[in-house]
Amino acid sequence: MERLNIDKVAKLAHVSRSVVSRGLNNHPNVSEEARTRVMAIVNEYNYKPNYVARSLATQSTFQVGVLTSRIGEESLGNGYWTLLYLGIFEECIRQGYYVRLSFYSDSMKKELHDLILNEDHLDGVICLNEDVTAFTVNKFSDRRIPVVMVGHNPNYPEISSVDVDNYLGASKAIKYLTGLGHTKIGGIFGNQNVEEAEDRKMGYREALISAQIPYNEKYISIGDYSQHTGFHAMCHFLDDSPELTAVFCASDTLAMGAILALHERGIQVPAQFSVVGFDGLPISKYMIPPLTTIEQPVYGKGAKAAELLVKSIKGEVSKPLRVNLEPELVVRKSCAPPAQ
Amino acid sequence: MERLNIDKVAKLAHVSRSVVSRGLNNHPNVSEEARTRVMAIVNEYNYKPNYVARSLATQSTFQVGVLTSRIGEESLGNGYWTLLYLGIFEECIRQGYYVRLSFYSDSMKKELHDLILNEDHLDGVICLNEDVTAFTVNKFSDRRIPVVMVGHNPNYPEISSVDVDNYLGASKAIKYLTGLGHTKIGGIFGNQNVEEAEDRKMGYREALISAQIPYNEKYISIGDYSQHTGFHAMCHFLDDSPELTAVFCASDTLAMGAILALHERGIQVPAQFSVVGFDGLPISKYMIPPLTTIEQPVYGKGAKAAELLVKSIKGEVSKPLRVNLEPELVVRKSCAPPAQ
DNA sequence: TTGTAAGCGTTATCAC
DNA sequence: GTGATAACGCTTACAA
Repeated sequence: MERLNIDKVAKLAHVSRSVVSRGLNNHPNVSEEARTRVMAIVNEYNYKPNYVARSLATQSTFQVGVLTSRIGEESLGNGYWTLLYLGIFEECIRQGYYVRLSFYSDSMKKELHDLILNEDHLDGVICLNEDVTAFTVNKFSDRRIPVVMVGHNPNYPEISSVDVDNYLGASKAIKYLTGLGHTKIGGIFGNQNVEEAEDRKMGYREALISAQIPYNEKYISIGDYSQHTGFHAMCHFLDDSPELTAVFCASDTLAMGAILALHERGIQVPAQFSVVGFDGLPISKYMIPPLTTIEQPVYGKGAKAAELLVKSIKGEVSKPLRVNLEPELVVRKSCAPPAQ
Repeated sequence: MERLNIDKVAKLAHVSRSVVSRGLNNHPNVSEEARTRVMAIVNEYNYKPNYVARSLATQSTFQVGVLTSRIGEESLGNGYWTLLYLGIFEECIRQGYYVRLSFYSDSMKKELHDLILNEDHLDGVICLNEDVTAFTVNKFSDRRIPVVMVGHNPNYPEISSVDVDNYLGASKAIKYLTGLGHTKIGGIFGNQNVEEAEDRKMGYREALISAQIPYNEKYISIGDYSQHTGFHAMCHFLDDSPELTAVFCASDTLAMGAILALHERGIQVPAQFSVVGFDGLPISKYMIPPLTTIEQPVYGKGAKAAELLVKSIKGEVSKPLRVNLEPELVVRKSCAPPAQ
């Protein structure tokens, strides 16, 4: 079955190509009779308009780009990105948009700038992290191509963004721990240049204070979100602050590393030490012990970002939106009251 | 800086659009002088040809599709897919191709068929798993759009494919275990309808036999690759075959589940029971205990598949290729000689 | 309501 | 070696 084009369909339906086009695009000015005739042919021959030609004519491609930086394999492989992308992808498809996922790395800077950024066939872009936001905003937003960020960024107040309520999530974690009776609670956080990490830290701090527990700089550690960092931060705590009985990790991967450190020192979780994570990654359920964590709606974040982007593309968003999704505490087996 | 087109460049360089086009596409028939003049303008104004228009004219889009099925969140989130995609993505970008990643699910069947499959703007497709191969091959291969599979599939001898040598990987695992002195070794495998799983099982079996250890159907379990399955398979072994001292899991996620089951029964790994995985996922390093596993070059599989696809698109592949990559044993801390 | 014709920005053919 | 000109397959004024 060779591919037919709009003219062939027009001929078969005994109308002009404009009628076919209007019929397909639900334009008003087409008689009921003509429409049925066209649709009959369209269905019979399973005609699908050529998107490329349509793109050229309409100057819009129905493609959105998803940009993220190519961070270490461990971070990429933790399951978070897949779920986030899945949320974006499925929402986009529902709305009739294709999606292209690109990883930005220094080693491929040139190719990426040529291919990803200088192109004119993206109707919108979603930035998955801080690292890619700057140049994305420059390149796209200036060209009036809508951009949406996953994760708020105060430097770009004109860009819509979606995130989980990080402050609330951290508070929930600390409240749970203090409720269990812990008073010496460490905190392992991600990079503070990002609003997300800052919020998680604030949530930790305020929750401590409102539980009448003094906030102690010595009990916090700041780095990235990797298992590696969690491992070493935990080792430091064990050496320098042996009075700690629990730790809040600002990511599940951080928690994985921390638990491994505890394990290697022969410290039982949760009997001797409690750990709570953040993210609720699929694997957290299978950690040893299964991790008590703050679950964020990762898929939902992606879907919401996509929804916002499509609305922006369609011009339905007048001013930048800032949406916050709610995190939930998921209690599993990594916490217990402090040992006597 | 408003976007310019080929005609404006032509005017600025005092040549015709054809010369500009030829210059940009490295065609022979263009004088050195004209070429330099064109390139000067191109660089000065940072002109990039419009891909959409080019696609329409050349009937090729420089986009490839990556298709996979939307399996459970746990499987998606294990890190394997991200790495595989990364390999594909980076190789494609290097070759000048964009890539679109699509997840196929029943719930979005209609949208996906309309958008993903019936389209005419994909120069090639990579199938990431069995589930999507059948209709992909029908839709694309019949239209002379090249398809490459990750994972061999005997049903499609005409399609090129890339995989790790699964047979070899499994043998390496078993050899290591028998070398440690184990003779009662369980095996937890994925779905046998797939060549990959079959090969891993054969590798297990043959390695056992060549170590003079009888192969026992009772010691194997077949399901999917999830942690959940690993957990339950291990529980069964513990109940029905308490003589087992080690288990080979055909994926790291299976191993995660198995170790959790062991942990819940109070059985120490590796002191009382040894476990080896397969895949070498980034997280396997941080499991408790860190997992001894057969590491496969996941990124490399993706990159190789992309390479094959691009070659096929360019017509440089005459007959279907079947490439096998080599897996390596990575020794960590989940194995020890059997307890006396 | 319908059809004609002019784009959209390229590449490719074919005279010159 | 160069430059008109005709595709590519669609949308969209504008006329009818």
